[in-house]
Amino acid sequence: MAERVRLIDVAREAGTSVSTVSRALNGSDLISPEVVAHVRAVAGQLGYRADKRAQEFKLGRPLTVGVTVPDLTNPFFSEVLKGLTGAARSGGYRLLIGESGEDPAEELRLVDELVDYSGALVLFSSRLTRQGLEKAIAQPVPVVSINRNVKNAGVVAIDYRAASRLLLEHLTGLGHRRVLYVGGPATSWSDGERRRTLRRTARSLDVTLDEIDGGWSGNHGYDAGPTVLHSRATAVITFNDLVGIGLLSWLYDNGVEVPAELSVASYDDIPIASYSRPPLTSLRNERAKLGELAWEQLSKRLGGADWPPPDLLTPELVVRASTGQARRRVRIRG
Amino acid sequence: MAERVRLIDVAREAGTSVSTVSRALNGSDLISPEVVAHVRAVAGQLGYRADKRAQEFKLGRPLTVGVTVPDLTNPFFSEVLKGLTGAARSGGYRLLIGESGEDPAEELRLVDELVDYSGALVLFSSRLTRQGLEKAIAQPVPVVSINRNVKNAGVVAIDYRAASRLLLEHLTGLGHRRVLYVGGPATSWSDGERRRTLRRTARSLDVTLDEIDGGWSGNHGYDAGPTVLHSRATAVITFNDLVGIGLLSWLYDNGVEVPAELSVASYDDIPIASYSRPPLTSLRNERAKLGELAWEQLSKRLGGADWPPPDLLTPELVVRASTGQARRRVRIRG
DNA sequence: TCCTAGCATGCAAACGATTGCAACCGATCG
DNA sequence: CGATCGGTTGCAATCGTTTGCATGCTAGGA
Repeated sequence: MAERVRLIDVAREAGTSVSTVSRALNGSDLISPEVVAHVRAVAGQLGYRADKRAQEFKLGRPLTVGVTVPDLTNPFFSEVLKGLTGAARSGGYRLLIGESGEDPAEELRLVDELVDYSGALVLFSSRLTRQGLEKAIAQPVPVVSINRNVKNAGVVAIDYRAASRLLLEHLTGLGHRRVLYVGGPATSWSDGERRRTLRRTARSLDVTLDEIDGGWSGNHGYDAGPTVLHSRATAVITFNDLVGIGLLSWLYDNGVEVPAELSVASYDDIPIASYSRPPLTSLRNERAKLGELAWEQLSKRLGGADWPPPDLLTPELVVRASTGQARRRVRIRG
Repeated sequence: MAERVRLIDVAREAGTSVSTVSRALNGSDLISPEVVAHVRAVAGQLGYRADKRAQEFKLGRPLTVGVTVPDLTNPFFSEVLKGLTGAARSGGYRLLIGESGEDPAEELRLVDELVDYSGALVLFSSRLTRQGLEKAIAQPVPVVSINRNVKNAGVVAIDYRAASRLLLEHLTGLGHRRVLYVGGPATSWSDGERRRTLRRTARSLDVTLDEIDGGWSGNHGYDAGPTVLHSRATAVITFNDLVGIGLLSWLYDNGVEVPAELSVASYDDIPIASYSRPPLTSLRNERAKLGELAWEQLSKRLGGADWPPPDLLTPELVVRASTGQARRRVRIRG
């Protein structure tokens, strides 16, 4: 808890002016090498650290990117965040992260707060209403939207069309003709995309697709168990791995064999997915890459360019033991 | 992306001086109510938002708390973060979060960076060496350490003594006399504490305690499988739930019945723990509370007081199906 | 020797907000 | 009727840094 050393202290100690010190430290070229060396030495000795607040204030542009995330607990989000952090840092920016707890109102509040501190905003799987989202986009800073399509903003997303096709083709390959989708939060754009692309692909593959509402957590998956069991589907696709794992747990508790009686597959492939019982077939995507692309879009835009076209990331299906040959008919009990 | 409205713009529009506007907006009492109302109205209409950088710069104190976390992916961390965020926000502070990826060198870098932007630091389960940690504590801002004991800083931690006792008493109650601990990262202070308190309690309960090294992720648990199998223990305690789940997965893959042949229990009780196969017996702690306590310590300190004594949080054992009666002898195979 | 070019340095303004202090107002009191 | 006082308001300094511009110095050419 020592006293703060300021530029003027370094200047005094080095016997020069503050401008000289500033220039020496910032590597200006109109200053003699000896002075630079001397000033640097003195600054180091005094333990000088520029006051970032003053610096950014003077420079006028905030080197901070505000990020909203629905749920930090979900590894999907935190891994994308990892990629984003790294990329932003190498661009000299840092991240201010806010978690909305899957609540649109809270997300709006967050945006409102973050915009005060940030030179750019990244909305991650935004749960905002269309209206709320447009209001957010209208902020006086550039906005990138991850996993949600929107105009006048940068967009980076998973290619759900390809994703859904991979999933369904895998299942039809195993003989499944009737598939149930356990959905995510109603506020989730990507849930809408999953449904839309699943429906479309199901039609083209001549698969019957049923849908029920679910949520985003293990609990939601567990609670969906009874409904799943009573459906006539031979395979289930869940909104994400957490839901899938919850569902597997219910199925196990209730004696339903996976995949003998029912196949389960999911989106995201979070690390824990390979440790569920049985391990979950899921769609892997390069999550860190997603974050990096978001930064790329942002930095182009900050550089003055227009928004590039949306980046779409194609996932890859990781087949594990939770999917298998379709039974002729699902056993109904309870 | 509109133009920024500044204080002076509001002043001009309202026909007063900037000082008046500033005071009106900040609720100073030496200003007439009508002027306040008028200025507020004008400001609202113009969409004025104070430049936080300028504001904080002028005020001199950064309203930011820098936080380092080993791994955002781990729900344990993200939930504590939730509590911390909420508490800090109600105190007018916001969080700058950095993830070290379990790497001490990276953590040191982070601390170095965060301190430039923050009025306080929270080190979460710091993986720093003692020396590194002391260097971090010596920063010109107050530091709170979560889950790691250290002098001249605020400390909030889980009561591992109580935790280890709960675990071992549960196991001895089931007849286990030989327990294996699968450890965490060598850099983790809390791993050290778990070992220390387990040893001590094991001695007092007349339990034989073996230890092996592990890590912090599901992979580490899975990889520990063979060693676990060949040990003579009838029960295993893992560093955390992720390790526990990984281990359960290996045991399943290799036909070891849990808990019939081997019991597994763990620390942390993250949400997914109840969905492992079998559900994991684990130690629940009020994670959000941990974050709130950290903020409480910090705000006291920021208020000028000395550091309060460490806060210790007592966990609660959640017994699930992964622990059961001890077998007379573990089957050895492979 | 003097002038000039060119490099190195310092002075001072600026970023946008807050705040101590002075100035001003009308009203009250002596 | 003038001084005083309480209550409002504006002026100007200030936070720490960057940077345009002026200035001083040195060296080289005429």
